[in-house]
Amino acid sequence: MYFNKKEEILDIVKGLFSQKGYMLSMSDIAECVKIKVPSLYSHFSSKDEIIYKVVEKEINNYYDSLIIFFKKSKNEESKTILEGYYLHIFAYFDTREKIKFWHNIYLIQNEDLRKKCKKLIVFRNETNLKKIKSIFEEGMLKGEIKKSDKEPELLYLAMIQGILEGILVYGDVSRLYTEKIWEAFWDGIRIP
Amino acid sequence: MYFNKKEEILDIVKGLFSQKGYMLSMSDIAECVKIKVPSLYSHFSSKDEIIYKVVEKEINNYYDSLIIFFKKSKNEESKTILEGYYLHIFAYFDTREKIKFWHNIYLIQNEDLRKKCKKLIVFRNETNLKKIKSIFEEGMLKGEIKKSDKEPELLYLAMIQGILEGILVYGDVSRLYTEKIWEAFWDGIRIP
DNA sequence: GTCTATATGTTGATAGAC
DNA sequence: GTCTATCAACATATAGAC
Repeated sequence: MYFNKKEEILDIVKGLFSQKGYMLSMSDIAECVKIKVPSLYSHFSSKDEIIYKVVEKEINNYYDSLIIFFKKSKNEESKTILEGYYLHIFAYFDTREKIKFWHNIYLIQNEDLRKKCKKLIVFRNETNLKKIKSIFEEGMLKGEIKKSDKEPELLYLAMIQGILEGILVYGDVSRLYTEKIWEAFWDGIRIP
Repeated sequence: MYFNKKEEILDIVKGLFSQKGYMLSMSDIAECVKIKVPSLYSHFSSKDEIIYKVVEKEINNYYDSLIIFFKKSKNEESKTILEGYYLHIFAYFDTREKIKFWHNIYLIQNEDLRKKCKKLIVFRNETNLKKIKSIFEEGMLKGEIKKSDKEPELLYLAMIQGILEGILVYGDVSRLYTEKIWEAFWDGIRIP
């Protein structure tokens, strides 16, 4: 099932971190992996090291998926790309657990570790924000999106964040709900 | 400064819960209140009881402030109410700490307590959602908002949630940023 | 690499003196 | 109401045998 024990531990901690955040214990891990606590220290030097590796892997996995998405939809219309990106995000965050994983990063009680993790996110997010902005700009230039000085890309990104937050708070939201919000957004920026 | 010790403890725990969430310890509290841990048990029977009382107080405080806002802006134009509500929320959540407080409610590691707290929120939020919806409906009827079958109130609420999330993740956001998003939103629903 | 045994610290909570 | 003393349970981590 797993290539090695280290990989197995990281995969199990991914699930535990989603549920318990930074407060997951070494005994939680040991129990799930079915070894004793001291054996964990043969693979990693500390709890913080394990958590950092897990977080790093997930962050890279997520942003890599966004890069792949943008490559695939290179020559599509603005509407198709924006709606596709929107759907891609909700396909990625398909369970409340996955959203909790990201929230738990921001709430890591160890300040040094939290800052280290956030740094990774901020770094990888930069490219992504530029890409989104360029899609809106191109859309306006090509006459696919209503020309405006109002920076609708900020609204677009806040909207996505807000829906993810809603899933965290209220559990899964319906496909109908996300469709309705998308339509309301598109209705505001399309050419009348 | 405080009417009694109980009130003082609750006020201090409010700050601690924002920072540490459910993992705040009785010794954290005792240290801040400047009494010893066992003395806390003269005022409350458990840690969970203290946290629940603090959360309950904050939830009621927040939703009461919304009710007062709606009463004050009863006969205003739709745009004024919606922008006012939007600004009211960011005035309430004026620090990252306050947003963390609410996030920490959703991430309470004790499931029973978390559900009890969430129940309070869901209950008080119901009225609020109805109110927001009615403002959009009235706005459309009075010809102040573009008629549409797209439920822009869902976008409006997601937008607000998303901005709050942004403050949590990136620290405070600028007034200019929230203004721009509001303008992008309003630009999408106003009468052309 | 895995284990037993252990070190050292912290937690929530209680008993009982004052 | 506050304290000292104490508890069992849990935490992260290490030493050293196999």
